[in-house]
Amino acid sequence: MNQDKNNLSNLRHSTSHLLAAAVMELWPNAKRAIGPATENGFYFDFDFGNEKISEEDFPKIEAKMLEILPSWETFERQELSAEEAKNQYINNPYKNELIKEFTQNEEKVSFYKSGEFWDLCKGGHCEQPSKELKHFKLISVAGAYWRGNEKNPMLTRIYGISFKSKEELDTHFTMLEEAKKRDHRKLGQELNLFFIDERVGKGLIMWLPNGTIIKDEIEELVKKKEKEAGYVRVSTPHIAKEELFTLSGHLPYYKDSMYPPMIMDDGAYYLRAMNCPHHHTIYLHNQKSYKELPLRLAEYGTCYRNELSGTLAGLLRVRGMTMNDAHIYCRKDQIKNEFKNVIKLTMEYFKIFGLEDYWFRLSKWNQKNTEKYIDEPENWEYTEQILREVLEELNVKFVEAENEAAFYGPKVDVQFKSIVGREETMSTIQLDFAAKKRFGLSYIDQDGKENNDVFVIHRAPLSVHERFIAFLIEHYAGKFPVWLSPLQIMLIPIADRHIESANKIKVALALEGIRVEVDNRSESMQSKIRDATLQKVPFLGIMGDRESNIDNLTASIRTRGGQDLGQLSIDLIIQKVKEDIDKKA
RNA sequence: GCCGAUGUAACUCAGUUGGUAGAGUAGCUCUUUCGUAAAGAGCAAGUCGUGAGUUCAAAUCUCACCAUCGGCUCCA
Repeated sequence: MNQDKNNLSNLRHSTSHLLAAAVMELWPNAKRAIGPATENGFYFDFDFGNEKISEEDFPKIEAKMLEILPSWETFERQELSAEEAKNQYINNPYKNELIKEFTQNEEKVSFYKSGEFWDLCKGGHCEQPSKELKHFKLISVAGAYWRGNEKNPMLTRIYGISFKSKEELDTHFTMLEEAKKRDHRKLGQELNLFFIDERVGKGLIMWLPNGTIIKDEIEELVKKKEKEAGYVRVSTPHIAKEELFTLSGHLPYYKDSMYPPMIMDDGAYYLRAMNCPHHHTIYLHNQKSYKELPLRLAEYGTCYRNELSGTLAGLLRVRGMTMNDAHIYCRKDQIKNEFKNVIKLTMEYFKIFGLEDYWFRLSKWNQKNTEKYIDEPENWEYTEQILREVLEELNVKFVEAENEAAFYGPKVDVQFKSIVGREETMSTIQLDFAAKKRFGLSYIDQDGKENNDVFVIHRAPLSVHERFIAFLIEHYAGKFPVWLSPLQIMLIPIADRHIESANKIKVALALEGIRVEVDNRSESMQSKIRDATLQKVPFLGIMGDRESNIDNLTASIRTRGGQDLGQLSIDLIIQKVKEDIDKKA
């Protein structure tokens, strides 16, 4: 398995050499940077100077690649001294930078040559390029900063994919097509869940009635679960004065990602980008006793962040968001248990939604990055260890990542892979040892003394509504389980004379809290079935003469999958639908 | 924000070398009243993303801006 992975990676990396060779023949003045394999393919970065490259150039480049390929029988390794290496790249600052770095510890650097093309490279290629590299395709062109730093010049990155056989290449494209059908933006429109309007603003979601039902159902679930878990709910405004965010310390760190202030006669107000300062203020409202800890304040808090316009994407990345937020205030000795319970709750939620393919990430600080992180090494070390222990004790899959923490403490992120393979952070559980000092959080301990050692856990197991629902849409491919379905059953009268009976059943079901409609358009029954199925309504109730017996009203029930459940009485319909709602299946 | 692409009716899309727009679906009206995935006819619907410019004439050419999509950086 691992061997396979390496082979594929070698193949892709080799294809990136071929791409570079073709580009260098077509644009001799281009400067090469780097060209690694990625999870699904490869890319190569170039500096084309003033020349513009677009996807229109791909056929030309691909043709050149195929033209060069037969002359590539092997990858031949050669070692050059720094001096010799630099001579290969006159006027190429990128390669020279790399050579300088590589030769700090080593005398020589390695080059790989195939055909007439050679390039600085540490290796990892296929054996017989001319035979193996045939099945590739260039995918897209993108800008990418040199070494991933936005202060560096932007290079032109060409992405491609490469497989061992034509079949695998085709399969890959089929998979992408399938993913497109599930895209939450497409389904969001087809199922009338939400939209974004230019006049409202980009990244600001307008939830339609159908989408709001899903949102509300999730919120109900969360309120119930968190009440059981000892949370209390609070409700706070979406804006606050500058003083609050100065006190919290967010302003210097987050100013760029906050909407600019509104200047009022009594000071500057900001739309909040996070809920914690408000919650901390609630904590401070009156003196706390040790008996009140842990205190768990929960709120579906709405925040606004001025995210870079180029990063916005449907529901996945927005500017106005509502989080399944809560803050837990606890003593140092309570951290572990509280953290553990939050992770358990998170896993319980995911189980309900049938989400299984996720993993945890222990996001740690980096002691060298003093600009980003508060300077309390002891707390960092201590808390990171606690979080690690929790993850180990729960025996869950997790990785550790340097330099991913929040400025105030380490966190555990829940990572997911989106339908197109992009890794996304779903939930986050963060430990905060900065708030106590900033806000002067404290409690009165058993001895009647004030204790300032209050730790805060920020947690949003279901992330923000917007992002979470995007995941659900794609996860279910729009076929929501009954409890989340905007419409749970559509009654379909065959002819107009059956509308009255259908309305009677509708009233009976609605009284039981079931979301039900009657399709009373003068369309054919077939057409109504088709429309309701396309809207992915879980149950359809067909009503004709057979079902409209005044003394014993029934409907013939059919699922969106086409399964026939037979002619059911009102009671049986209610029973069946409610059963599925309760199962949350 | 940066790199590249895209923007025509509510939706999906046509629109040749510049001569001011068309289809299907949805909507509305009428006809049809039907047994498990599309009945028929008619009507209405567009400042061709927005604003400038070139031209006798711009959906089409130029520029700027706005929005969307794929990446980069960032991030829930």
